[in-house]
Amino acid sequence: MAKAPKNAISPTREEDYPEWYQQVIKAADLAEISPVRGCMVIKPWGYAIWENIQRALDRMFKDTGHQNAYFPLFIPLSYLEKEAQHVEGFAKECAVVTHHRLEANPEGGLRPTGQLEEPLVVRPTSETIIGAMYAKWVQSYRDLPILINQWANVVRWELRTRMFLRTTEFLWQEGHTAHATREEAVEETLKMLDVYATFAQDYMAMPVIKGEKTAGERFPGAVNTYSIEAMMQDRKALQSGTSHFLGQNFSKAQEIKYLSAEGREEFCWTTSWGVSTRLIGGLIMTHSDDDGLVLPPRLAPAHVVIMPIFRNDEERATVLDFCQRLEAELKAQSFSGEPVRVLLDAREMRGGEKSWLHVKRGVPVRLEIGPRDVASDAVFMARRDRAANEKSGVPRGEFVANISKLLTEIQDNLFARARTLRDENMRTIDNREEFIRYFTPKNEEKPELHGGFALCHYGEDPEVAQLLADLKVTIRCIPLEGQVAGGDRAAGQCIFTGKPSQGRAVFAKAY
RNA sequence: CGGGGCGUAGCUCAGCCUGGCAGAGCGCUUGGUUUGGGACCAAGAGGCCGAAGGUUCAAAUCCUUUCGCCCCGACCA
Repeated sequence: MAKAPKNAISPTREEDYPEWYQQVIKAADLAEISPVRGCMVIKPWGYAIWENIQRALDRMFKDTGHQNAYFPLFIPLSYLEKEAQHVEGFAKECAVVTHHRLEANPEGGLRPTGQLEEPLVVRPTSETIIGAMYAKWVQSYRDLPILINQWANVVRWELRTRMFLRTTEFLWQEGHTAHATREEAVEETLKMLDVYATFAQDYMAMPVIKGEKTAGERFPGAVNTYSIEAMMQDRKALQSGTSHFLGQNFSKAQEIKYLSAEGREEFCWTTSWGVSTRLIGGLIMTHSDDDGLVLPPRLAPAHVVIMPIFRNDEERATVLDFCQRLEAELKAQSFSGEPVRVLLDAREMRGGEKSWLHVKRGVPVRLEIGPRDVASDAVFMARRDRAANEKSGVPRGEFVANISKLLTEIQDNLFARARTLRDENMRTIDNREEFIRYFTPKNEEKPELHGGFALCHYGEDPEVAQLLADLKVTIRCIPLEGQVAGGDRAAGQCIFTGKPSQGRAVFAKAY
């Protein structure tokens, strides 16, 4: 018998974190690089996770009064030009459509022809096209607020891409709202930030810090940008969702105006907010281990996989029958308000290989059912939040009755584990030397695993900016009140310049 | 756009320096032996050696051109 490797994934997180990440995606069959530069193909298992993300978020959006709509993929070039900062922010990463026809060229290939009078930009984000429509839709204060979300794809021509984290085309949702007052728009901005944080923690089991971005990290054209920041297992930060208060910048640029109850013409106050398939990257890097993907049950495409084991046709019949009844029983149970998702995998495949396959794909609970289990009316169970070889027999009835409890336990366990890792790698730092030491890799062999989140007082300063750039550290956010211990808004002194500071910010290396 | 690397079987790659029948492992198909755990044996299928041009009796290999991809920077959800 061939010796199995210690871990299903090689290299391990410790050996080479970025490569480990790629290998997990491959082993879990989530996605693969496509023939198109910078773009990926999301495979069924990966897409099913996205569908679960969509379903949960969509419900939360509806529950907060939003409706879905759809706007064009193409944006006239002139629309993007309207908001100065917005153009500047996106100009360098736009795909532009300039022709609308192909004709045969003399070499036998095809060449574009039929040049467009005005080039069309493939949306990098939809503020401008949606704003143009809102300008038509809003006449009176009675038309407000407009609370719309769209599920869409966008294109940003990034120079360096990584699967799920940064691809040229990606899937996301973008909410765009217009309000009569500043207060209402600010409230909306923070409300949706809360929705994201709740989703991240309750569904993804990923602890996040809600915070405000500094001026330099703001969305192009926004007055304020808020984000949720999560810590990956290599201690780097992942911006996992953003919510922007756009003030009247876009409404003024696009003339989104209404007549108030007092009969005055006013500009709307707008917001936008989004999360993308990047969340899947965050999910992978938050929970997965050296055996592959680990999925929180609430987002797992399958909660339980049943793997029948038999040696001959006679055993096959009894075992399969038992498994099918078990499948039906489990599907009749509910977890988190939905039927338990069960996968009966009766494919002709060696048991060990099949089992490892589901380990690598992150299925929360695995059941191996053989003749012995049928005879004793039990299931042989392994959970993905424990070691792959840790398995135990459980009476069938007890297992079925407790499935929801078990999945909840796994979900909670993953969250607790992730929060512990984050908290262990987050600290307040009060002097410059310690800060530099914290963010300087000690081991050149494994420079990936070091640092974490540092909570520090700081002041805007060119010299500080240079120091951060040299260390490759960024200010992730200024945490909102009550988000992190030591992060509350209390006065102090910038650890670099000694200038007065209004509160601590989260510093980290980031994706 | 700078710096580095690579294009050979579905995948990972060897062969190239020093020109001479296109290879290995994995995967796939079939048959057998296995079977509570990532199996073993055997037989098979599978290639315009990224593309174009040149040198040569002879090119995956040498020369020129070109296209594409990957990695490291600068830019970023």
